[in-house]
Amino acid sequence: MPKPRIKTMEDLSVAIGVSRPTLSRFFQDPALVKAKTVARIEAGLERVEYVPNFFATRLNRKTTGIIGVIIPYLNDLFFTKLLQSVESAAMEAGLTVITQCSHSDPAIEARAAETFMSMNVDGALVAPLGDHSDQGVQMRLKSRLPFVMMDSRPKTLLDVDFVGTNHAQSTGLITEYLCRVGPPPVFLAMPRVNFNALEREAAYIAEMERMGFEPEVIGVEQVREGGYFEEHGEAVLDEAFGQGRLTERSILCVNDRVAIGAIRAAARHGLVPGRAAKGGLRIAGHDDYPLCPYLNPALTTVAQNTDAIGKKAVSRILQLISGEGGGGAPEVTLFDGSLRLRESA
Amino acid sequence: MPKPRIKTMEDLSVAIGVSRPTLSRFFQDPALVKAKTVARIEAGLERVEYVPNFFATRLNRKTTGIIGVIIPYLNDLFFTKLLQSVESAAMEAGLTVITQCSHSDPAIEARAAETFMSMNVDGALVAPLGDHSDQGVQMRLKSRLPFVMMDSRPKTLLDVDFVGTNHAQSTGLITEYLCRVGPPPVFLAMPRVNFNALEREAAYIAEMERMGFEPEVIGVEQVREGGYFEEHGEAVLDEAFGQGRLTERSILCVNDRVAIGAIRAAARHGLVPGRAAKGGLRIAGHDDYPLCPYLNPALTTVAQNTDAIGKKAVSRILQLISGEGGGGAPEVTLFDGSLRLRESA
DNA sequence: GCCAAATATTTACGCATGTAAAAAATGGAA
DNA sequence: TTCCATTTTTTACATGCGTAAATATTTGGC
Repeated sequence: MPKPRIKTMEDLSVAIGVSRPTLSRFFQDPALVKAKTVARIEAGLERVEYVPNFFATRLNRKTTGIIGVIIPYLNDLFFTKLLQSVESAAMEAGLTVITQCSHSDPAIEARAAETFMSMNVDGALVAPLGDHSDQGVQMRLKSRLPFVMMDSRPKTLLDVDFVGTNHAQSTGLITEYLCRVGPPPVFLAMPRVNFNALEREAAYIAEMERMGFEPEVIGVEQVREGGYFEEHGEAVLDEAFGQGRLTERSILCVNDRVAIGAIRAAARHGLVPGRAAKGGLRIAGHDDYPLCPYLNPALTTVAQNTDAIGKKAVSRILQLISGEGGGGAPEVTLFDGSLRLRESA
Repeated sequence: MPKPRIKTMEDLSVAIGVSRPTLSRFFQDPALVKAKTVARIEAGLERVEYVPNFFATRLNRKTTGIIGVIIPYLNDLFFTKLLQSVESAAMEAGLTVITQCSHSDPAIEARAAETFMSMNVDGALVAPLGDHSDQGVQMRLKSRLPFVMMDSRPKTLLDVDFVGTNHAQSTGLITEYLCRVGPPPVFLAMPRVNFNALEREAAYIAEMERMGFEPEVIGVEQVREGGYFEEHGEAVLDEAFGQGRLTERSILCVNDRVAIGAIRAAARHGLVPGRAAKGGLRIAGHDDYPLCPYLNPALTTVAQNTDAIGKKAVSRILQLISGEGGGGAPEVTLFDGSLRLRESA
């Protein structure tokens, strides 16, 4: 026996004998209504089916209670982890989050931004594409509403609230570690279009020079096909190993997905990277991709504190929304990475 | 020099000298307006900044152009692949998709369903939690709007439009393959709460019996902690290998994430599963998780046709929305799996 | 340059709810 | 019982746009 369906608050008002403005206040926050009336409304709601119209409620409020989140990829467990952290923090704060994935496409990213603006979201959290992303879009978002970037940001857009990882620290940390326990590492980079990749490369070089070693960067010229990091890592090292190069080196990969490809290349050449292996191949990554412990060998890496990044991004956007932090300069929060020593290096 | 910001269509109308109803039609579909007028409007839009209010436009349309999608996990590349397929198909059809992740929580799933109903979405696509998911929620959605389930469905909810994989075929296929090239496999299952896992287990048993072998299922009693399939696979096999069991068997894992854990357990015990290894350990999975080719050894598995599933789910929901397919019985579409022979089996 | 057809504007109302102000009802204390 | 304070109801208007009907304008063909 399905409950009778009621479409408007007006109809609900006559159905349960409570005035519409009171119902309106009830649905916004039951605490705004006397306990006895709340009980009466809830009893009525037991007998009929009604949900307030999402659009109508948001149309005329000063605040929509929505934050928009844009992430660049979906097929990357790093971003899904970050998204989970953001979503749980937002849910705790009572916000509705609308997530849009830009699928590596600046046009889709721009469209998502338009959507957010047309929805009057209270704020936007964006993890940009990280390379050729359309900065004009981000500028527009920033100028129109509370705006926080996550994970990476263009060097040309530094006056923005940002939450991410301190790559100088994190990459320095693992570079130092690799130097300490074996031969100084080469850096398996990416074609130079990704901001984070560039920051890590620079951090690697700086740390190597600080320790008096000669930095060596590989993998920047190859063209990335299909957007798969693993493919890039495997291709670069497959070629090197095939020529007998790098087989007894330490290799620091720009991120774990590249490292997964690197480990695969090693295996195909009969090489077993490992810190236990004296004088042999070592492979390390960056990010602490969730599958790292299950690789063979398990991948040594630096963990990004995705949970802290997500939480902080939400708390910062809440601050900006409330107007408390908007007056001063943009706030940049960088979390340190932490070593995850496993088997591969 | 930022463009002047215009908030309402009314204001835009006076600003660029075109009547509001004409503007309304323009924003719904420029083809509804004469080319010359379109040009005039677009020229005006160059000079001011305006985006139609998302809520106001949706409030009063007969169709919102939105479809709601619910997926159970975000940290699983299978679902993100499916979601990508759905999103691209929906985008092609000009739909806005709102995605909600239930994070393994029936309460969140229910809340997402409420949200969709309150948004008057044109239709809902849901990949249910797969086990203790609240079926009442799904019944309500189904009774209120075009509704298609993806990936898995409760045995008690069979009169629903569904798009997924033919697990009898897919699991039968790899079971048959494993029997053909080596010792008949044991089935590394899950605690018996997941519909797809159960279907695969049943398909394995059926195929084994058809071929005259004794089915053997392991891993059903262990408690799954933290929701990580990999952990489950590793734990079950770590125990078995530690006792010297199963080290020369074929092991068919209920899915690739479990297989990843299984391969890891093998490695920790110095075992190298492989089809090349005569008489030795073999490990196979199910789904064709994107990382399969990069594992060591590369994982032999059955691919689910996620792309076809996503596309079909969208086309079916469009059919239901247009009212063409609603009269008859629910449509169930099952796509075959296809073998991905790699190294591990 | 005229007429019919296509297109645009005007006018008016609807959508489901937020919100504010004034009036009425309720509840508890003296 | 009376009065004050709190809460609810009434009333009225606002939100930004969809939509339909009537009217006005433009357009193309001859």
